[in-house]
Order: sequence, then C-alpha cells, then structure tokens
Amino acid sequence: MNTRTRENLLEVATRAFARDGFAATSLRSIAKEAGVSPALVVHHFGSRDELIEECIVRALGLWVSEKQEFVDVSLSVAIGQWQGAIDKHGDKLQFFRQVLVHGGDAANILFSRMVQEARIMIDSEMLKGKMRKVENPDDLALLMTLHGLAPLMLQNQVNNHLGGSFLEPELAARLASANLGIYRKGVYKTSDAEKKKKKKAGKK
Amino acid sequence: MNTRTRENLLEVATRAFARDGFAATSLRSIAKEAGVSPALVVHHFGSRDELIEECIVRALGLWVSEKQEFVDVSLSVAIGQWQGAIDKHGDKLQFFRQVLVHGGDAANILFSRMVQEARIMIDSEMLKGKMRKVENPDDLALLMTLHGLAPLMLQNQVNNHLGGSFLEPELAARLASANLGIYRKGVYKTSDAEKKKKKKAGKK
DNA sequence: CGCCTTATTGAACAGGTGTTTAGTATTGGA
DNA sequence: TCCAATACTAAACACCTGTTCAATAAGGCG
Repeated sequence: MNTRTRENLLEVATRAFARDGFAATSLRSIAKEAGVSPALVVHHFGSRDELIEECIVRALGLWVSEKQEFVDVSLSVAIGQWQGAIDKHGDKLQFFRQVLVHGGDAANILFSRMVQEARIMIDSEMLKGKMRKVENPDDLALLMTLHGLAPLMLQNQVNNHLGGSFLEPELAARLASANLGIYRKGVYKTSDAEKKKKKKAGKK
Repeated sequence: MNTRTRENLLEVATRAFARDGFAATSLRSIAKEAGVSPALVVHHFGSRDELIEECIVRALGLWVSEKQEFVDVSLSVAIGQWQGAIDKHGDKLQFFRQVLVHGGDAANILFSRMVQEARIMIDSEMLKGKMRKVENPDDLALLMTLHGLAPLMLQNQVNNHLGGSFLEPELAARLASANLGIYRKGVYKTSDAEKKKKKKAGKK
C-alpha cells in the first residue's frame, strides 16, 4: 500500500474542505489539486463520502492523540481566548468549523467532547475557588462552549462587522477581554435583595 | 403578472431552503414541490441565484416591515431567551440560520442589524440602571448577539448533547436561566482588590 | 371577434458530479 | 526472472444540475 500518496491525498482534501466546505468541494477538484486522477482517490478511499469520513477521523485523531493540544483548544474556545489557539491551530480550526457546519455524528462527538472538557475545567476552577458555585455546572459548560464557538461559526459576519479579522491579535484580545469582563462581573446589576444575601454569606 | 403562483413559489422555496439549506436545495426540487415545471421558476425569477436573493429579501422585508417583530427576535436572541421567539417565529428562525450559514451580504446585514439592536437595548438598560457600565458597549453588544446566536447555529449538536430539542419549553427555559445567571452574576469570582473598589464606589 | 402579452410546459443542451471499467505501468516477493 | 498484487490512468456511464428554446394554453383588451 502506497502510504505516501494516500497521506498526501488526505492532506490536500482536508485543506480543500477546510477552505471551501464539504458541499462545495468535489472529488474531481481535490484530484486536480493533488495532481492525480479522480479514479485514484476512489481507488484509495472507496468513495467521496468515505474520503470525508477519513479526513474527519484523521483530523480528530491527530488532535486527540496529542490530547493536551485538544484540551488547549477546547479551553481556549470555552473561555473565549482565541489568540493562543489561533496561532497554533488556525488552519485546523477552519476544518473543525466545517465539521460542525456539516453536522452528523462527527460534529456531535466533537461538540460533546468540548463541552465535557469545559466541564472538567469548571470543576477544577471551582475547586480552586476561582469560580463561584453554580446550580448546574453541566449547563454552564454547555453555555461556555457555545459562547466560545460562536465567533468561529460566525467569523465572516464578525469580521465584516469589525472591519477586520477577529483572528488578528488586537481584535482577538479585545473580544477576549470583553468576554472575560462578562464572565467575571456579569452585565446585569444584582438586585438589592441578592446583594444582602451575598453580604451575609460573606460574613459567615 | 401572476402574483399568485409567484408568491406561492417564494413560500415553497423559502420553506425548502429553511429545511435543507441553500446548497442542498435544487431548483428542480423546488419546482416539483410546488407542482410546477422548472422552466417556470426561471421564467419568474431569472435564475436560481435570483430566486435565493428574492427569498432573502422577502424574508428580511417581511420581518423588518413589522419592525417590532424583528426587534423582539433580536433581543430574545441577544439575552438568550429563546422561548418566546421560538413559538412565534420558529420556522423563520431556521431560514434565518441558513442565511447566516450561507454568508454573503445578506448575512452581514442581518448580523450587523442584530448587533445594533442589542446595542440599543444595552443603552436603554444602562440608562434604567439595570446594567452596569462597561468599557465598550459595542463589544458587549457584539458578544451578546454571538452568545444568543450560538444555540441556533449549533442547534443539532446542542440537541444531540441534551437529548432533546432545545426549542422545547423546559430545555429552553433551563438554558435561558443559566444564561441569565452568567449575565447577572458572572462565573468567575472577583478578586479582593476589585471588591474593595466596588464597595468604595457604592459608598460615594 | 382577433391580437398581443403573459403563463406554462416538455424537450433538449451543456456542464458538472460520483463511480465503473478496462487497461497499462510499477512494484515487491518467491 | 517471473508472477501477482498494487498504483495509476483515460474513457465512458448514468445521473443531476441550471438554463434555453420552441411550442401551446390562457387572459385581458381593442
């Protein structure tokens, strides 16, 4: 089995899918980009769908195998601090996004895994006393993951709105800071009744 | 000009696009669903792209014409309270989502308009003293819009994760409540230094 | 009525898609 | 060295796509 061309095919395909999305990327265009006949890619992968499947499995595999890397990305996303994640994994993140848009099992697994990772982070932060206790940590993990993924999913609209790429350091930093502001202080003022409650708890 | 079939065509097309997305919905499938020949729809709209364009314009137009309706949705989205919006506009929201996924000018306009609406809400809430002052209200408006749209964009993954539709009242209420919790109290504890600062400001 | 515009259709076209087939080149082991 | 397996390709197939064209039916108006 020729591993060389097979791996090259996977790389080219993954890049194309990340760039243009699954629906808009034909098997033929991938073959051309790799300088190879269309028949060869089905010879290697069986069909276009199986090619997609393998690209996804490979990308997730590469990511999860160096688990710390996946955790890093998950957590960066969860707390809305994109800067670090982008420098290292910018291109992978685009593929990631396409998987989520595409939906299906892979997207569900990926998403649930990120929520899970956020949940672990929350528990840890609560233990360290850096986070307040919340009624339902699972829901919090879900929400933080959603909040973090939103700029990735809506990157075009965000970029258009800001007049520049939110992946650029300054903009990313600004968004992260605003996000952190919400997570640290909230935005709605607490009512007087709750302030008293808080004070009481503090004295105890 | 036969307005009847034209309008019917727009309705059928909009429904199909909302259900399956733009990329996966062919002109022919729309024609079949409307019980009409493919040639007729190009006779009425010129081309598939113009059909899409008209569907978007019509949907946005319908929405913005009853402006309060659009504002309601924007704000429900911004503060993550989906329940009300869903009951009234569930099907329209799906089309909305497809427009955002599809991208392009329409998506940018729609998105910026929602951010703008959120910004107005924030100013109003700050004036009423219900919201704390933030450094950059524009960034806050952007983030709240993103936070609100995330469950719509990732609805499949969220539903899979929760084991049910987040559009169902109980789940929607749970998410909204958790979201409000973040917005009211934050999740990270404020440092001691900042607590003092807060106290001081309160006494003045 | 007849006439012109409009609504509507079936058939065809050109181009793109994923996949198959039959054939050729290349390689690695007995 | 020879054989079998693998790598690879050009050509064709069947299907789907958006669009065009010529023809027919229907309406409104003089």
